[in-house]
Amino acid sequence: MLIATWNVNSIRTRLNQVKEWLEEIKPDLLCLQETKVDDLFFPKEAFEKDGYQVHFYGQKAYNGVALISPHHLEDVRVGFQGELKEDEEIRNLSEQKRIISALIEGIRVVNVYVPNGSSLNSEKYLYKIKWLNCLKKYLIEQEKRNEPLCILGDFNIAPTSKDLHDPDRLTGGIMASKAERKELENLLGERLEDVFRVFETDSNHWSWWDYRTSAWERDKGWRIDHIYLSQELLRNARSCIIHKKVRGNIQPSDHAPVAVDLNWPEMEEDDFYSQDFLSEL
DNA sequence: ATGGCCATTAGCAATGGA
Repeated sequence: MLIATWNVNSIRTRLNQVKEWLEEIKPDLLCLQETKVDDLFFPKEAFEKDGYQVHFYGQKAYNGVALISPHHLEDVRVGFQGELKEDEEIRNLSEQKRIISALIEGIRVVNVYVPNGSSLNSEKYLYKIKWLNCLKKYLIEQEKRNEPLCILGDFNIAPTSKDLHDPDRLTGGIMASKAERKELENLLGERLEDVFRVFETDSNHWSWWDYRTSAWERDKGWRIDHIYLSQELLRNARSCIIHKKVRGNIQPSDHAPVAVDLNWPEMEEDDFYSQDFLSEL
């Protein structure tokens, strides 16, 4: 079972690249962020004619999340509403369309696009912290369902120094501040773990490279796109790979996809991806 | 040390992203 996340920075601009990636990798579920399109105009036919099911929760110009799968997804849920007791704060935090979840093979997959926050002294930073706090409450409610949990997406936070190309300069700033890291830690609790770090403890693995400063050419990136798994899934993880090849596409997204391969449910040996195949990505 | 690129919009200049 291959579950992937990718901030595509506009699904309409990246439509062909996403379709090509699906064709090559054939994930069981692709979770998108920053689709930047109202639900009325999501290009769902482009995927449905290839046999995919598509669920989306988007808005004009900003934000937007989606799920694309060759399988039938159950119990699709969007936003914080319905999960949490609605008050003014929840309503405010729900105006931006940033969260969608569904069940696949009994796994609850929660796809998030965490606010960027802009800079430490901005209103947007406060919104980010509040949003993360709300996500924590959402996950506490989620726990009551007792489902194996996979939360993934663009977290806009580099959790440790290893996740930054220049920790001396960047630590403490936006996406690497103490408060953001603390909020992330709090919402993950004891149960959820960063599956990428199960397989790779070294630095120099990035999921986002700034469009400016030739960051891609110089390989100066950040690891801000993550996949977190609850323990029963973590035990069955076979690999977690950043698919950096597509960051080198013409007119790329500034993010690369990240994908986890799970032995879930029971699978035969020949479904495993070979090391040769994985090293090409 | 500064700022740089890209996508979008009742739309060619301003805003948000990260």
